Amino acid sequence: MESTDNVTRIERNPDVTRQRILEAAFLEIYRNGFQGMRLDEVLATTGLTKGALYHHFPNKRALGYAVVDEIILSTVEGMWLRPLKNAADPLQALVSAIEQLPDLKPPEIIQYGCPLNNLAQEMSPLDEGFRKRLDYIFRVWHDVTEEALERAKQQGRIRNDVDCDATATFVQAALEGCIGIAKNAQSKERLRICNHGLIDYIHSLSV
Amino acid sequence: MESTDNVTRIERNPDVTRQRILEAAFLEIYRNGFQGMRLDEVLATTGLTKGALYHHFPNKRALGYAVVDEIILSTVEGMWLRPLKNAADPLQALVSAIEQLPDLKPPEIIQYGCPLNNLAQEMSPLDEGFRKRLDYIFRVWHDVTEEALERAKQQGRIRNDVDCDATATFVQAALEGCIGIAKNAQSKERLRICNHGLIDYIHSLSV
DNA sequence: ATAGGGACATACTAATTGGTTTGTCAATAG
DNA sequence: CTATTGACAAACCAATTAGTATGTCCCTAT
Repeated sequence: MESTDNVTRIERNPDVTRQRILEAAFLEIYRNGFQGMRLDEVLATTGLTKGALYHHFPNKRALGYAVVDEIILSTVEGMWLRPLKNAADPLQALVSAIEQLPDLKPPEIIQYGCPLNNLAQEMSPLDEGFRKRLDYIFRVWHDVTEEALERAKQQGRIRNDVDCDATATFVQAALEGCIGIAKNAQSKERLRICNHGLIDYIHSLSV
Repeated sequence: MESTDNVTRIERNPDVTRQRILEAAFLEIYRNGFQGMRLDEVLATTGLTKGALYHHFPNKRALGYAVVDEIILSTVEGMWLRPLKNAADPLQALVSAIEQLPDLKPPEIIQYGCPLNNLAQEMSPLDEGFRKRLDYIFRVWHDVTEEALERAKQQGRIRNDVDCDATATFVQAALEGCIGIAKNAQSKERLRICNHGLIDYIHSLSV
């Protein structure tokens, strides 16, 4: 029998290492923006070194892209796409998703806002690579929302003359706006009030 | 008679110099964010030097604060406060202000978004000085909007049960959200569509 | 006339930071 | 058994950048 899992096994799991870098980078970006993220800080929190980082990613920008493509996208999928996708009552699923925003497990939304929108507002005008990737996520999210509205229409829950495409865009915009306002005010209450306005709007789509 | 206005008069107008620095800094912040703004770039565009900048401002942060307090505040005043303040038809004034957004003289809104919200999203979690100053502007803007809604209510233009405070907050949020979405999509058309949703909402407040 | 200070210019510094180079060690292929 | 390569570590580098120290010029008060 060989010595497996000995004392202080040197962890040489590249996939895990890569993921750890990604998650640390995500947090840094979330808190400081992409330009504000420091690679040294990412390495400090992971306990890794430059060698590891540049082995997995060619440069800072590529790391940022990977954070978008993997971390942020999957977060949006978990929070919005999956709940809306096959909901029996899509309109209620939409409202529920909005309502539970202020009370997410870590109350970081109030402090740091929406990771997707933060990065979009910062980097879209500066880097087309970021913009395209973020735009893709916005589009996927939009399409799922539009589809949910379409189904609500077929269920007779909202008026027949509602433009689901435009409405999905506005819901998206209003939601990001609410989070932004709450973030600047540093107030969970503002997020609730603001979201309530959005829910009112959604209800105004009813017959 | 003394020699006035001679050849290549050395301009020594400190107020003008200060203003030039402020405006150049504003543009740099608008395009790159505060963290992305480089003092050297501000100096290059103004043709000034470090000596001039640090004579008028103690450090980079103070320059950023001054940009908020002077440039951004006065911009908001010109675009929102003044038009809403004494409008005979406040509801229409509000809608008009929103409608003319996509067609501002320099089409930079589509490319760079809202200077106020950009800075708020970037700096609010990082610097309390920025947050307070930006929050003040948001509050002033909110209050004027709320007041306009209140007058619209007294005119019988909107329902009596409308919560003008909450509605003003939501209008603000939705507006910033629309600009943000349009900025990421780099599409004036999206701003129009999105704004239309907001105007629909405002109309839904009618009796 | 002159002393002082406001309004800058010029040159320099220190620290940060993204990125590179070289080295090490273990697993695997041949 | 050995050569190679993947997965990192450690040390180093070059450029950027906010901030400083010093110097100059002109206007104004005395």
